[in-house]
Amino acid sequence: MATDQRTLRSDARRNRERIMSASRELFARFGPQVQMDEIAAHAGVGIGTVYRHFPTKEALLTAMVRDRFQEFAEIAASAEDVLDPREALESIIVRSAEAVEGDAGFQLAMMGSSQLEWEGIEEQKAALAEIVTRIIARACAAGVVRDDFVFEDFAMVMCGVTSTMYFKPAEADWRRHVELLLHGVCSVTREPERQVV
Amino acid sequence: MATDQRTLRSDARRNRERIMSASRELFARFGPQVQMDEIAAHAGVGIGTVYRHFPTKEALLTAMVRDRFQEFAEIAASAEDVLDPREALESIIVRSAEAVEGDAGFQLAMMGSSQLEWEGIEEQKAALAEIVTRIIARACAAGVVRDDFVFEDFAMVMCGVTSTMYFKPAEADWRRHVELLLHGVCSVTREPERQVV
DNA sequence: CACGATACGGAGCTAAGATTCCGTTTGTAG
DNA sequence: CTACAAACGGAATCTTAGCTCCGTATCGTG
Repeated sequence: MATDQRTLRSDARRNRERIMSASRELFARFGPQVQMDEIAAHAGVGIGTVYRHFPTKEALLTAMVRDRFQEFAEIAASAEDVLDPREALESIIVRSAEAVEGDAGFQLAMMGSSQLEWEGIEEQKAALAEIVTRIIARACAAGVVRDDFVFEDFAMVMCGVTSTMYFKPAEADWRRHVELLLHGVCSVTREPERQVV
Repeated sequence: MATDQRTLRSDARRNRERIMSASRELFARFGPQVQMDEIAAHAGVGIGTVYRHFPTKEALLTAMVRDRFQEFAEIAASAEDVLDPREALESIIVRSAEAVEGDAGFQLAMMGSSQLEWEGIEEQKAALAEIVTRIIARACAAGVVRDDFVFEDFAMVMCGVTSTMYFKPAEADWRRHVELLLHGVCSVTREPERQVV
């Protein structure tokens, strides 16, 4: 970000690593409202040092989210390898959710992903959209999913599932949410104990 | 809240009304992050006056949410009049969502309703739970809903649908979200254009 | 080893927003 | 019509959290 990684002085590189690791942990645990000095303390570093590496809190946040989105796109790519069209779709939903699980900061980012215009994330978002669209098309063609299901539905549904993780209404379990979503509240004719991935 | 309504001086009563109406409007439009002086200005009143009536911002917020929750419980009660068991359930979901629509402050309150321990709301929450539980039981008995559906699922699902309103991922429509939830992403066998309420 | 460049630390500055304080105004009982 | 309690207004205060500044410490090259 600031300068090239390899031209960084050794102590600087080390500290940068510590800061990123500390903020990864704290953002995950408490979300974006963690304070900069908490991050600095957790990283065993002065506040000034944090600001040398990341000019603003937002920049730090952005760097974190960009990282996570990267993983996210990779997960999507690997989900495409699943042969069964229906399982591929279920898999991408469940694995995406798993990727977000336990990271409050990323949960918020996920839910608000459409309104946040974070620099450098557009790329990953587009890649993700492409892959998911492909998986959906396959599932539709195979007739295992309602034929009007589109990528926007995926985004909407992920937003909803993520909200369950973040807000935990009545100690709810997001896997249950996914299950309801896939098979419908009104589906009386449940298949014989189909397990979601 | 402060003193008995009828022992309030006439101007005080009038101002209190104005403050409540202004904050109802502003919380709905911008959510909880509206500032106290904006509310005061909108009400045509000094900040001091706002604080005479509501000791803290939180107290004001609470009063607003309590009001809305009241409406909410009433809506639930009237949904119970719907004769068809399935329609009753759909109705309560859709009408609840409609009640939240267009009120950002309430949307947030809805999503986080389980973690916020707002004084004086427990009562309405309990009433709501009772009614919804009854409606669900009826639908289950009639065999029009998966028989393991419970009140906690309702809360979870409402949280998800509300998140769609609040975060608007990809310009999503919450009615679509409800539709997916009711009939399932995997339901290929859609009924002949069943309209949600 | 020495010295300049690079990086560090953290006290203190600043802005934003909630809340208080108190002199002034207004309603109303007598 | 008075008098005084009840209300009002809004400048001033307090608090929190992001961010800057600059004297000090550390790296790494010659």
